[in-house]
Amino acid sequence: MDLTATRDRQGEVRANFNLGPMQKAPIIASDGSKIRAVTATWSLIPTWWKQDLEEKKFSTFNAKSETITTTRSFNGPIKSLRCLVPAQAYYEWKREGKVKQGAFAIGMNDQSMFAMAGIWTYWKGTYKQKDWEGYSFSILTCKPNPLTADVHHRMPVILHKDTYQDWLHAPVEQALNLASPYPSQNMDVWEVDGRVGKLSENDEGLLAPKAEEKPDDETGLLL
DNA sequence: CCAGACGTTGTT
DNA sequence: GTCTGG
DNA sequence: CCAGACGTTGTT
DNA sequence: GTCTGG
Repeated sequence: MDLTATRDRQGEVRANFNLGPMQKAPIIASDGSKIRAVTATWSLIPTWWKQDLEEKKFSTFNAKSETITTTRSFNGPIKSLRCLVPAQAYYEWKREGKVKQGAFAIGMNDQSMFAMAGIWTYWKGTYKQKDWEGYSFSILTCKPNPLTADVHHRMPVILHKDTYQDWLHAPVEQALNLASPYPSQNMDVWEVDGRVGKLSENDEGLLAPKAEEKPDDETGLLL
């Protein structure tokens, strides 16, 4: 990400191959003027939330870019609490109706890191009766590009490097102009092992292309 | 006005 | 905190 | 979204 | 089958 560390954070940030909602990830957050890298929980907690976190039943891990300025959970943070969510890939499940057709990883065709557009809050309260405080975030979504549309009818908003500053600092209207499908020609989709469906599975093999089923005569087994 | 919800994905 | 529904 | 639980009485 | 947790 071409970031320069301002403090020694060695050991605090490491690769995560299977992040799910309510888990923590590093983000680059702007408060409208200054930015900082922080660890944040994936699922934005509205600052006005007063009950125990366990009572929050509605989903806030994604935010539709088309309606973000008018939804009550997001219309505050979108004004000036925007962030970058770094990743090498994201996963989607493909399905035809109710029939599952496998898990896919989606990323850049050169496997480089990219940044998804997000919003964040800082919240203090309780989770399961115990004190809880920290940062949280949502990832914006938009219509898919032709490549990813084959797998899923939404995709995360991915930002071009030359738009990072505008996403973090520009007025809302200008920032939201950046919420469009990232070009197909820069991206790649590949099938991966269904293990990604279990958050307990977390190793670099999850990102590898799924091994093809071999015909019996190539397995090397004596039948 | 007050009370109650506050969301996405995908599914029907 | 702010919007929607009644 | 997927994975995993889904319950009560009474006990520690 | 449907809800909850992650």
